[in-house]
Amino acid sequence: MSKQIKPIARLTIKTVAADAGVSVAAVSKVMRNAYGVSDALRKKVLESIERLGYRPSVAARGMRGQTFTIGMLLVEIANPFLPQVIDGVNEVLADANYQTLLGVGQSNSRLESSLLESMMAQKMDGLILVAPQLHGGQLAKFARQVPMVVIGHHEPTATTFDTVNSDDQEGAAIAVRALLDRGITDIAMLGVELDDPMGTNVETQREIGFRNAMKKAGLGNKAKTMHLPWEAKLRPAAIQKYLQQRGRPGALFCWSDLDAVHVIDTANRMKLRIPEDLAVIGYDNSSVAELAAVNLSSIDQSGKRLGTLAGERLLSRIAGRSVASHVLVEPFLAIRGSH
Amino acid sequence: MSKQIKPIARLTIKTVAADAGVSVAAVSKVMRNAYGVSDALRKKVLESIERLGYRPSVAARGMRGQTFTIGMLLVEIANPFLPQVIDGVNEVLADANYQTLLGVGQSNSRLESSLLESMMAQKMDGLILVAPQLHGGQLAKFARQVPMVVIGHHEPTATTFDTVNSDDQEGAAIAVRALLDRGITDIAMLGVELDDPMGTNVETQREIGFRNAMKKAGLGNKAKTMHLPWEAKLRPAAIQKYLQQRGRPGALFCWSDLDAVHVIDTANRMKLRIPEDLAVIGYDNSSVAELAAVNLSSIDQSGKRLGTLAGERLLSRIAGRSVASHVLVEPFLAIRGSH
DNA sequence: ATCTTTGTGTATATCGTTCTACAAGAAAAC
DNA sequence: GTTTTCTTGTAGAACGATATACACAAAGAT
Repeated sequence: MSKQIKPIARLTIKTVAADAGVSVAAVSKVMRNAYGVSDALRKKVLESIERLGYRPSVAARGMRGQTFTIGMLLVEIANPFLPQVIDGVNEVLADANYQTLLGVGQSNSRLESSLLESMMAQKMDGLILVAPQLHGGQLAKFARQVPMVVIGHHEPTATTFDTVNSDDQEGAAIAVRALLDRGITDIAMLGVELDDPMGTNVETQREIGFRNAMKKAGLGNKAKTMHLPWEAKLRPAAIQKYLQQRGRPGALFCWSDLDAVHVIDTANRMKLRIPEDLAVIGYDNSSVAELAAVNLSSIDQSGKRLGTLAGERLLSRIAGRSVASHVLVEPFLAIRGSH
Repeated sequence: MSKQIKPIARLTIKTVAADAGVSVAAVSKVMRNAYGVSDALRKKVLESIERLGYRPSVAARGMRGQTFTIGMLLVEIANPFLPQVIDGVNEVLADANYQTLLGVGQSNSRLESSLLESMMAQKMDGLILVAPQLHGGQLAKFARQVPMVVIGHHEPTATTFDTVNSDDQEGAAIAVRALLDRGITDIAMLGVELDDPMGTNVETQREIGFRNAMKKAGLGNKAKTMHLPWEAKLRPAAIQKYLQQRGRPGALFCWSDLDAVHVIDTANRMKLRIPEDLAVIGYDNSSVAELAAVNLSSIDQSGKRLGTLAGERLLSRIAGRSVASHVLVEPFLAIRGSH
């Protein structure tokens, strides 16, 4: 009786070695650009690899060496400024022959932890986190085990990982100054409720920047912040309720375009004139802001640049750097008709 | 002299075995819920796992068995209906203890191939692709090596992989009928240029549906389609040029909300009244469509449902099913003010 | 001539799991 | 009482790479 199960000859480093007529070690050396390979041998091996279409098993690689894969953890996927960041990261890492795989945390710190552990279990060579919910201590724990860079998390004292951020305090200050320049002084901020008591997240930084800028203009007592519910679905209703209140401010600085768009939307329905009755400045300069019907002035935090900076830092960390680096990128105002 | 390098005692299955006072094989059995473990032993092992905080190495697992990781390949990340799909997939897979990792193809078939190969090299247990650029033959090649489900790719004859789709032809027909009901007969479609000559992609399906529905209404000769450039950045300008032409139709069925929004935007700037001067129906029912200033009627393709269906199919494929399954989900019209 | 050094290639232990094959004792069948 | 079956556990060979240690030859130094 013949064999029942056809053993599909798998394409491994052994196959290549046999095909090229050299040892397994030789092929491995070529793959890793390791020292001690003659040009003749390298050529033979590369030809075999090409001809057979060989790709090393990342799983096997992970057991001893590098996987040339990095993991990127996103808060949630709907956020409009993430595509730019991802773009920036990929640009840098693709050049270095790294693959990027994404995990989506869905604004849930337990899920985030689980994804990070999974990424480490895959022996990814490094991690980039974007605006994680996890706290500093937990981040540090992960960072001790794998090279890590965090975007959108303000913790300049962190020693085990790098941070790359937009200067969110300055962004808020720019918005306040732009509104003051229009002669508006009753400016409020639209933020979001957070359980995190620390100032590491971008929203809190923007609040701090807002308050300081108002104080500087002698309007410290007017610097009120409205905190929208965390749950995204509840926010439009909360915005509507807020705008219908008496004592509505003359200008709103919104921590995110996602909410600013709803502010404009609600104002339109209420027949408020923008910017005469209500001036609005958002944050992220996302694509909706450009629409004629929205026409939202917004703080741009150069997402792509944040991405490339993070990518570069991750590479240098993988290469061995262990002293932490913390960068701030200057934001700027994209001027449109809402202020 | 003492040891220079502290050998950080790694937490492996061996550690757990030693801690629990059993064999490595026993721990492995518990991890896999394999047959032949007494309750007493299982309890001991689980306690050790818990106490030590053990997590198996996915890399090592990948060398022999399952990795409990699945890969999801996205066309590009900015597409507004992807979050729902991802949500649906995750819901199903998380329950089965699978992790989902994403790759972003950036509408580039070479990058797609590279990502898929990388995912397979990681020994992922299965793949879900969303609207891939790759052609049927190439998809089949991958599908022969790993369980695979494709969303947004019409190929009901494929035997090696499953497909999950919205009925895009019917979606287009619904849009046409809705416009006819308003008494509009000069309806054009706004599509996009494609190099793919085959009818596998959703855009082409929507064109077919559009043409058939028009024919059915006796308007076959009026069923014109305008193809926007593939490059997203060039589209707004092309839309503007198209709308400024003489002979502009009375209604536009847009293959994607992304473009429909720009149509409305441009129409607003041109002081056209919607829907009186120009009726518009989009596709995807994305969140921008809801905004008062946009107020776009749009075909909803139940992204989340597509995701759960795909997840379920992938699981059953991983479990051993080899006969292909092809599903169509009925779309519906989200009625707003643009038609 | 002999000893080093340098360049090039190979043999093989190792990484952390899975899983087959088997051992040993208990229970059931005869 | 012997054989058979079942249950529970263990030993150890894979899996496919990496990387250390070494072998061998040719070149250079003495």
